[in-house]
Amino acid sequence: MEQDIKVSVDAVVFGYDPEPKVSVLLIKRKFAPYQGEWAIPGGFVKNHESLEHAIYRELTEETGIIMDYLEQLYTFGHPNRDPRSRVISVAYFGLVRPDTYKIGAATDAEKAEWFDINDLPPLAFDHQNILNKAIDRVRAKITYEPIGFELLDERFPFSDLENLYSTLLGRPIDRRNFRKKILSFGMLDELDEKVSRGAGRPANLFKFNKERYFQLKSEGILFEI
Amino acid sequence: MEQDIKVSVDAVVFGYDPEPKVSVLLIKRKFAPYQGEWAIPGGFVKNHESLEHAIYRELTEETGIIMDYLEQLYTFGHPNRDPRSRVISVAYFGLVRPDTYKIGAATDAEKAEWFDINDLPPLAFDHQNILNKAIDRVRAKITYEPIGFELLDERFPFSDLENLYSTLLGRPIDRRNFRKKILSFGMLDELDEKVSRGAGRPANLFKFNKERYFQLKSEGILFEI
DNA sequence: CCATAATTGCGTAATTAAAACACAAACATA
DNA sequence: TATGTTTGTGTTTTAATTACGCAATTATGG
Repeated sequence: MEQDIKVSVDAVVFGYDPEPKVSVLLIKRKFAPYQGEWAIPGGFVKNHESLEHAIYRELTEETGIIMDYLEQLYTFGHPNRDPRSRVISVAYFGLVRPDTYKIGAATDAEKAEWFDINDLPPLAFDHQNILNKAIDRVRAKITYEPIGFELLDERFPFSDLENLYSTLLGRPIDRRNFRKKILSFGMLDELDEKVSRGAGRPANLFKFNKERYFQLKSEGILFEI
Repeated sequence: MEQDIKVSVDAVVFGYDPEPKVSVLLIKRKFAPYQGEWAIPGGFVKNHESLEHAIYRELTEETGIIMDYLEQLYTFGHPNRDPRSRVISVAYFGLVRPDTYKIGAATDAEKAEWFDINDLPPLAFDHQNILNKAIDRVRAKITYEPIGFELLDERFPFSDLENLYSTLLGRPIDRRNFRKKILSFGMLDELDEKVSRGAGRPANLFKFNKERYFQLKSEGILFEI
């Protein structure tokens, strides 16, 4: 018997806001099944495109957003996860910086919306499962790989990084020990630039040095919180 | 245009031998493409079976081996990874205990063979990529999840565990500190049984207590080397 | 049968990393 | 100019890791 299985890709895209809150990008489905319900963006893979190309293409079509970081998450293949037919979904998670995050939300409000991950609507298909897995992965991964920087502006004050970690990990972080720890890796460049937000001493801006990170990684020096 | 993509599953199955060496299960391909070359076992998913079911079925058919542990690894979807047509492969990695390992090798030598991961033949398709990713995953994962026990007999002496870790991590381990660390988690039951292998004081046997592990995990006590 | 080598089990000391906390500097605001 | 707020840089205390000593228990060789 001929195989009749369709392949789709879906992406859980995260954004960060220094309110602080972590958001995920959802679209409202236009067609059945689950018409009018919220879902994570995605779609079917074309015959000659890579999975990553399919994800970028669908994201652009459905939301207008370009991700700054993309990583494969897990493949969901339960035989009945789609009521129409057998569809397996290769799920990814993506991260976007605040500038992308804001522009996307402003210009494509019709197409897609950002939701606080602690205040989500019901989701279509098994998308709640996918989203839960994505959240778990991001939470775990920021502690042993420097992906958190992909959620911040290229130039950021330390307090942004600290708040991001504190929010995602769901626990308070000692500002001073956190700073020492991160700086000890030697992966951040301190810039000759400061930013002032309301009261208080202006903060120095930092930039994540990706080249240096890979060099240190190859030398066995690991990023680990 | 109709989507025409086939879905296969492949499994990198690991076994451990206290020589010490880590082995992986390969099959010799009977048909083109890559006829006569070594490959990791796998095959196409049937329309109404789950991905996991497909893997267990293919493993039984092709090698007669039943895995003691199975986990999804990654989905490989490069458009040209299969010369016949577009095929995406959902790859898994599996672990088997020494009894399964030995029986399988003895009874199905025609069908499949075990290879030392440090002495592998050339592999078909992109299977070398898959295997590399599987090795990386297992190496990393034994340090933060207790999956190493799935490569040992249910009852094992501490030296087996130590050699397994030392072999996989590729570095010497202080026997005494390793023992203290593992025992401090409280996930091992010490048995009233000893085993003697050649010279030296006989070793107590231990058993991994899975229920206790999950209980401790839910209390926030983590397995971490 | 005894000395020796090998392996296990248990302990303690030295070193390193993590956590807790004090305080001055630099700004906004009133 | 006084006050509150946030940042930057320490030090002290505590916990974890690493290094290592040594007795117990067996197999082996003479």
